[in-house]
Amino acid sequence: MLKGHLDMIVLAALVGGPAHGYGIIQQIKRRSGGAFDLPEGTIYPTLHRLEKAGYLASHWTTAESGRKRRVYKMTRRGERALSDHRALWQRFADAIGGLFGEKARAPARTHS
Amino acid sequence: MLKGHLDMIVLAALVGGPAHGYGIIQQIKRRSGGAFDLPEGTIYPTLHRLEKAGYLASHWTTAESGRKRRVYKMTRRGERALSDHRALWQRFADAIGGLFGEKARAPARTHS
DNA sequence: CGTGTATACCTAGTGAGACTAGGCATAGCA
DNA sequence: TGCTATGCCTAGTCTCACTAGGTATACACG
Repeated sequence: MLKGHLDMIVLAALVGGPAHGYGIIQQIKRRSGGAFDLPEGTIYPTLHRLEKAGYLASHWTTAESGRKRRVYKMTRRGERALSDHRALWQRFADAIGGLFGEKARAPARTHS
Repeated sequence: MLKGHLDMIVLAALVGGPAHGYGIIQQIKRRSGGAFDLPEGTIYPTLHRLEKAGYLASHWTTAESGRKRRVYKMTRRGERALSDHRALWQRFADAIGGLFGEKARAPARTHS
């Protein structure tokens, strides 16, 4: 259902600051009110793709717990991409709204 | 990008009254402000699927122009499905809004 | 010490579904 | 007589989120 919106969602999750993959999943779940509970198999390939595209930069860290984590942070390009995607989303949502909002009209009058 | 939303879009286009495939395409284009210009290869299979699912009913007519048209109209089941899809869309749009930080939310036009 | 669970990362392959690319047919116009 | 717009149809493609598997460490419990 989020086909085409995933990049935007992941980028949006990084607006608050850098995070690692596993944390991003939880972040998205929390901030979406539980609506988006994305599996790892969705997130990790996406992060790799976004980094390859220059939207994200990553580096390895070791948490206090001793675990190794790959922390991602948005690049300036990523911020621009997010901005573009947001505009696209607005148009998309408005279009859906238009389909719902406009009611009552005569059936198909092709020749006007 | 409209993966998973297409059924809803087509059903919504028929709220104003019955229409034929070609007209539905134009209807959607107009009411979406030009955002959704769906190819025939997308619409026709969808209409067939929706009819098979019992959401639409169709019959052949001959327009004043002399052309043959297959006119679709929503069934009660279709109306219920549309209603469900709309609720789903609301949750989806709200979830995206939540990720954006409440600022950019999809316009929720609660048309009665 | 062994086992279970949560954390944390990765990738090859699948599957659903919108779309491409074709085909067929008729009306109206130049 | 073409050309364009209308009008319907379907087989196959392609994208991309997701499934299903794998590896590894920290911590708690017995």
